[in-house]
Amino acid sequence: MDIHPGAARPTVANAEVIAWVAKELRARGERMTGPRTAVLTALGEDPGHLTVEDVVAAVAAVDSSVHRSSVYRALEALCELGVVQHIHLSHGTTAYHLSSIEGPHPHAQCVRCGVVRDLPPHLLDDVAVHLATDLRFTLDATHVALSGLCAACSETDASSPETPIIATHLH
Amino acid sequence: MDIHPGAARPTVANAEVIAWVAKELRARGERMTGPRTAVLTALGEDPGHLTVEDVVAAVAAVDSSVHRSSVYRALEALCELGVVQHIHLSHGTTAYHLSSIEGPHPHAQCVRCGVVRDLPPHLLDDVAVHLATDLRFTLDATHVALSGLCAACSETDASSPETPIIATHLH
DNA sequence: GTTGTTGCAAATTGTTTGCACTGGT
DNA sequence: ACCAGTGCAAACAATTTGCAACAAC
Repeated sequence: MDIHPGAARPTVANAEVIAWVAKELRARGERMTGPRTAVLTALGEDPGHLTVEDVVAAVAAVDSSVHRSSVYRALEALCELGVVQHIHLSHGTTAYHLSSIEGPHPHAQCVRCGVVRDLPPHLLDDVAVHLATDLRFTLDATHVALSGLCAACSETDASSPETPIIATHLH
Repeated sequence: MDIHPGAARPTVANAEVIAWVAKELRARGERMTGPRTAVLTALGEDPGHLTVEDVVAAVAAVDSSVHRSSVYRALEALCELGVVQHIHLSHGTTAYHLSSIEGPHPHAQCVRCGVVRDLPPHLLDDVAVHLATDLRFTLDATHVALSGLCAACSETDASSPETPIIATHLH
């Protein structure tokens, strides 16, 4: 899969992140382990939004003994900690990325090619206010990716025979 | 599952819809069948947003010989036709509803209880314009449900031990 | 030495597909 | 009578879970 956006995310020194996470985990009576380090490294090396599949692949490239289920559990633990965030994509898959320094922000995914990109942090603020005042609904704009067509895909003839790059993200 | 919103959707005479769909299908060389009628009836009788599971249950209540896979295929065919629309929910499930007369509109789902509600049709118009002009991203606001906390759930003590009504909609 | 984590395999959940047969038209 | 659509069982994909062995503290 290839959900990597062109957008650059500031690469924080990975060792630093790992050290901080290790400390934080120990403070909670939990432990820093091989799989967790590998997952953090994988996420740190790619500025994009990775599916579990991506992470499994990246981790396997370094240490093939790490099992899929450990990747799931590591991601869960790291989300719990707050260093990693997840976004729900259209087809039920979930993408993960290190919590960026700029703070939480919404995402958009292209229905055709599946690319996920970051959106400006305050894009949905007005909408959130409307929802809160009118409907008493508290919006979490960062949690689910907005859906639509990216620039590249909308330039392609829309009526052309569907040529999905990522079949699983279409419907 | 229980994704039914309080919102009322105008109930169109079901027989009318079925007749129209039958005609439309025949015009395309396709056919009106038992399972398709049952699915339409199920969707017509419930103003809410039904998961496949809901539809299967509703259909089974009338005709237990209808198979799950037929429900999936019927829903797909009816979406293709345009009488039925689908929304992607947070956890990878998909909800279906008859295309409402008011036209397409965005949806919001509560992360805690899973309820899906309709949102005002033009809620995201400004956002769509921003995305189009600034990022050349063509938003499809109706396709994925926004995520957040509904009124009822935000009144509940947020820090209370999580009491998910719908486990599969949480994470 | 504890006990939180892992690897593995098996169970779950949600959806799709191949195929012989049925039932709309 | 034709062939789109169905029922079924089996395949698939993504994720979760029980458990014995392991390793971080």
